[in-house]
Amino acid sequence: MNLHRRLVTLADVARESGFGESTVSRVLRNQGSFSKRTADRVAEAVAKLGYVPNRLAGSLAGNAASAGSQLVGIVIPSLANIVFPDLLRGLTGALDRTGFQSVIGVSDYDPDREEALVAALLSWRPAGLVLTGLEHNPDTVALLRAAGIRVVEMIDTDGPGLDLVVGFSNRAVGEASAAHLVARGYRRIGYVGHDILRDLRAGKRLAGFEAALQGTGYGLIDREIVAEPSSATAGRAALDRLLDRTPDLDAVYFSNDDMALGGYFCCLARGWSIPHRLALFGYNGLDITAAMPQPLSTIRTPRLRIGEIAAERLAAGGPAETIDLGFALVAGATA
Amino acid sequence: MNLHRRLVTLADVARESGFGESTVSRVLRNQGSFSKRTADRVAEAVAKLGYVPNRLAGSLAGNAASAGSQLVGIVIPSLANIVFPDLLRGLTGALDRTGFQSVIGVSDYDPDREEALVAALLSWRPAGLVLTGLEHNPDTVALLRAAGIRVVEMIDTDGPGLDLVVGFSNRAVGEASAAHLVARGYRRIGYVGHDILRDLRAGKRLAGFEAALQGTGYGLIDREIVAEPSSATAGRAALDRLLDRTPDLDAVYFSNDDMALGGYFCCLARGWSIPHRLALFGYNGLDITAAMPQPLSTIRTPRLRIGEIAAERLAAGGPAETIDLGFALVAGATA
DNA sequence: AAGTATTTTGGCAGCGCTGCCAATCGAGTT
DNA sequence: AACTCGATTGGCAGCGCTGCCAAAATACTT
Repeated sequence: MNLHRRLVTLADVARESGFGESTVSRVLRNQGSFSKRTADRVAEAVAKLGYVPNRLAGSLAGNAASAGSQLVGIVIPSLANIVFPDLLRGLTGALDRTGFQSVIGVSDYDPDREEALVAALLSWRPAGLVLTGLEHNPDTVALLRAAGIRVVEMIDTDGPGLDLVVGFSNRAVGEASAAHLVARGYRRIGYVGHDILRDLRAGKRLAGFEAALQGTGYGLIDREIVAEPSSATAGRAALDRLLDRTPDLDAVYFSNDDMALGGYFCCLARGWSIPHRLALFGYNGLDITAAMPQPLSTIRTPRLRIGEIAAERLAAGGPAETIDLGFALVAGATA
Repeated sequence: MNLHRRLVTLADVARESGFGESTVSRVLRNQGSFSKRTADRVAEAVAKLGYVPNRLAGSLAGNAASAGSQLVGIVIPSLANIVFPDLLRGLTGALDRTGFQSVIGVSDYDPDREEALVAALLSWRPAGLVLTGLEHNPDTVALLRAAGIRVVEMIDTDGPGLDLVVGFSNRAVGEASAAHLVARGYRRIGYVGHDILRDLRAGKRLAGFEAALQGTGYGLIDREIVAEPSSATAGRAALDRLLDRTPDLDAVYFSNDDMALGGYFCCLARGWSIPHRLALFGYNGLDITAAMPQPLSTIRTPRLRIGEIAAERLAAGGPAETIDLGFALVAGATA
């Protein structure tokens, strides 16, 4: 390709159209005043030369102290769990509509990587930053404060936020799940989960679950926690281990629907009837679980909506606040 | 936050450390020569002032004609299908390692949106662009050529590419799937798929499948195609309709594993034994399908690897070429 | 000690665009 | 016809950083 030829610049368009650079710039941004004829001439020149504006220069020149570029930085912990693509979908959808572009970083649930990513994203002078969860390194917070930009923390509302917070209470999710199981008469309840040291939200759900269970007088009988990320395979294997150890459970709470689906397959393979021999309860409201012969009992979370609201609030401006979007318990047929 | 105060600039660091701007710049980029003592002093000043480099300015100043910014633009058709998060995971992982940041756009399988996104991404003067598939608007191609940057087209190798192409032959996937089913003795074969008008790769797989089937003398008996995106729910409903209409099929080929999983649930709900009453064959090699009591027979695609190779080639430079990463047929227990 | 490499350093002109402000143009006023 | 006022337009100084090149400091020779 033409690595040799200089790219077309605003000055070229100005020369070609016969107007000044400022005028062309105004027309291109549809800002300030100019006549219809001018706009047409400029459009013509742009088309003829194949001009593509250079936003690097634009953002640098524009008020660099305040919201510089039309970029929004997004840091998510993972892409392996469907939750995050869903959040991204909501974010990019709403962001596109408001003319923003998304720069994305994946932290692998590592606070240090999150910090590095925040620093890297900040160097593009984004208009705002979107993070996941409320827990960050002190240095990350310092960077954020110094940058003086809007920040959204998604998913978790169980604690104080830096600026905007959009999500729901993971603790309340755990409590609601426990209440449901107890109300249905289950007493010998176990837990199958993935790495709570890394996925802090899963930890908060479990804490809420256990607390609610204690409150009713029944405790958690046994638990099986895997170190790996959540997956159906991990869920199936973990439930197998749990049942080998403690066969007389009557219900199992899973850290999420991926794990629960693995649990479902485990029961199918053992020929155990659900929910009579064993009840299953998940978390997330994955599409797949609705297609199961027996729909999974789970908690449906407003993932897409969280992304959308986060993006909209970021674009709209407004006071710092915490927005709790709640969740819905889906009774299903497995618990 | 401090929207009022000017952000710290390189000049501030220079003043604070007592060196010139060029020296500080060199130290910060670890390029050119400077003494250890200088580096320490600069690091000190950076830490003291909390300096965050402005990459907008950096990229603008750096050779703007060639690879300007350290950004790579990525356009994917969707985030709803797990394939794309997997590709993204490979891309962002490898890109991070080479110091690039990813700007992402989602086209919703719409070539016009793809074009708009390419134009928008190009305005950040990315070092390269990553697209999905080989089919683009003529204007999109023109934009790409004029930009003079590296382009990678992912997933599909069935046709000529613009520059780098990383993927596998979707047509060959279809052919291999058909060959497997025929070899196993299935003769009355149906197809359940999602929107081939939008997902062109699914169309190519189906074309390969049908061609191979014709070649053996057996044709495709019946097909059920839904207009919506693929999902387990859609797969289950579609298989139900197909079987109501043509009950005597002995095998069904699905457009992907999501659909196939829905088909599996459909059989479970009907009490049909798999693969004796009906055999199922999918595509993608989703993790979930490996956890099923009967692992799904499917094609495993190197999604992560495609993303990684794409990113690496983009970063490394090198000649235009098509890299076929192949695929693996997973025999499974459903066909 | 004088001279020649080599390493370190600083000055300054842009990169392409926008903000500011002054200049120009028309049309309406008196 | 002289004058006012709003609509258009152009000139130019940066935005913060890097590339280029010359200057300064240091090291090595003979």
